[in-house]
Formats: sequence, C-alpha cells, structure tokens
Amino acid sequence: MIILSKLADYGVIVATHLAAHPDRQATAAAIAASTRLPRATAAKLLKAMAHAGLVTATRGPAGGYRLARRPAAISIAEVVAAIDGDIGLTQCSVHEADCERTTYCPTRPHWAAINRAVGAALSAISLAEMIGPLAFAPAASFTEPARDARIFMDEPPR
Amino acid sequence: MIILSKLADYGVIVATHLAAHPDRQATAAAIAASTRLPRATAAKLLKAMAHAGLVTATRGPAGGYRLARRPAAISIAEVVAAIDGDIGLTQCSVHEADCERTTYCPTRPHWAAINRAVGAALSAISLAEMIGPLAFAPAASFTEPARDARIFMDEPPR
DNA sequence: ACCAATTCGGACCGGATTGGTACGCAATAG
DNA sequence: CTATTGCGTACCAATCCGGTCCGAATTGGT
Repeated sequence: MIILSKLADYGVIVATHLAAHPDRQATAAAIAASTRLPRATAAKLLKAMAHAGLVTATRGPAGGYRLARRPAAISIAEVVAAIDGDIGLTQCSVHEADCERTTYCPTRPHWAAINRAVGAALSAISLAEMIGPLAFAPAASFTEPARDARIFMDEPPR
Repeated sequence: MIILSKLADYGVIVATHLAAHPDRQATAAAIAASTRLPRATAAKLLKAMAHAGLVTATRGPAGGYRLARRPAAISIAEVVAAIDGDIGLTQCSVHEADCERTTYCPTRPHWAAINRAVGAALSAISLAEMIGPLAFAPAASFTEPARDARIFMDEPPR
C-alpha cells in the first residue's frame, strides 16, 4: 500500500523546490518545468498550498509564488495536510462521528496513539532539512522495533 | 487524508476479534456478525489473512478460522500488509523503478527514513496489545506539534 | 486612465482504483 | 452421500484521484 497520494508526493517536491530558492519569485509554469510536472498539476498544488497559507501568490505580470515562511519553519506534515487534508490512520480518526462502532471497538484508542506517532514523524522534518542530506536520525534504531514505545521520539520537534 | 484503507481497518478489527478468543474456532459468518461487518467482506479479509499465513482455515462442517500464532506474535503491520500489500510512503518507495526522478530528486532518501518510522510504529504494536488498554507511551510529548500548525485531529475542513 | 498581457483561482470531467457482492468449486465431518 | 464450510474467480458499483478547461484579478505599458 502507498501511504501518500501522488499529489501529496508531488506537493512535497514542489515545496522543496521552492525551498531551494527561497528568494526567487517563481511562476507556476516555471516551477512545473523545473520539477518536470504537468503545468496544470503544479498549479493545482500551488493553489492548495496558497490556500493553506504555506505560499504566497501574487498575480499579474511578474507575479508568481513564494514560500510564506522560512523553509525551516514548514514541516512536511503541513505540506501533506495542505493537499490531502488532515492526517489520520483510520476513518474514525478523522470523522469520529461516522464510526458507529465507537462504543465497543477496542482498537480506537490505540489508533489515536499510532496516529500521533505518524504525525510526529512527518512534523519533525522541515523543508530545509529536505533539501540537504539526511539531517535527522537515519532511523537505524528502528530496525528492531521493540514495542513499548517511544517509537519516533528520538527527534524532538525542534 | 486517511492512511489505512477501509479494508485494512476492518482487517485489524477482525484480527483483534480473533485475538480476543484465541481458543475458539470461528466461522466467517460468526465473525462477521460479531464485528458487524458484511459477511462477504469479512470472508474476503479472512481469506487474505489466511493467504498471508496469519490465520489458519479448516473446511467442512465445524470448520472456521483461528489465529496461526499467539496474538502477541502478530503485529498490526502484518495484518495491514496482508490486506493492502507492503507499506510505503511514496510510489518510489515501493516501485523504485517507476520513478524517473531518481537521479535529481533530493527528497527520496528522506522518504525512506520516514518510511521506516511509520513501519516501525505499526510493527511495534501487537494484536495482544490491541485488546487491552493502552500499553505503550501515548506520545503525549507531541500533543503540541510545534508552531502554529495543529495539523492533526482537530478537524476543521468540510 | 485605459488596455492588454500575464498570472492565479475556481469549476468541471474522465478514468482508475477501491470497496463490496455473487456464484460455482473443493474439502471435510457426520 | 450429503450438508456445511471455506476457496477462488469474476463482476458491479462507487468513490476518489488526476487532469484540463475557462474565468477573475492584477500589473505594466501606452
């Protein structure tokens, strides 16, 4: 199974590209060319990110997109959430109301915990870190998972 | 965005139900009734798990399903993988060949690391733990994920 | 001050994947 | 032998994803 949608994946690529040139103002077409993505798709992604406040857009000639904050202040989780919506493992993590099993399903509280762990993993890495070489723990400690805990937690979110 | 597919979610519910009664031999119909799932769907899930070797099936009258191992020896990751296939964040994590961006895309190594983290989170919890109360650290340190953000679990859109 | 080029913004549509179902076959216990 | 149960295949429906189109806003030139 693939966790991230293609669009979310592309969105991170676009955001990373913007982070690599934080000073320049780039048009949607230029970004599409640089990332080898279809123009319309890149435009759609940028639109979503602008809506979420991650990038600022200026119209008219000499317009274009630019990151709204410093690359180090934008996490992967935010980019993904801007495109695909909030992150949740299961249906009931996102729409609690839709799950009529709430009362007797014993798995729900556990999902919430795993949920936070996954979210933390995506929140812990910023666009700035995405540009350079591996900047955070290479997860060597995860090869043997060892229950009980603190799964990702060797990486305090800054 | 929802990470687990509905079927994978259901699969965990079914597996958890089996783990709650490890001695009993349960028919697909009985499991479906207990979990309030459609019979055909439950059967499909059980078949997939049997194929992956997580449950054993015996046919004929008085047949049914049973966990192949002790509940503590089956991880959530295995159940999910049995139904949805291997876990990967992005397309290129699963089919490396399909990504022609391999050479210049700077984000790929990072994905692999996050990938391991997610996999570890799902591998770290077993069916046995899924039955009882929260058995591992609820990741309380991440409840405030950083900066403005508040990415998860609040639920604004729509 | 107007016009026009350029750029973003929202609505729409086709297609693929997923979720769910139905039917016929194989195996086993009574 | 027969009834019950799982096994496999094939099929249908629906949601969601990915992509394209056309309209709205803004700046720069004239």
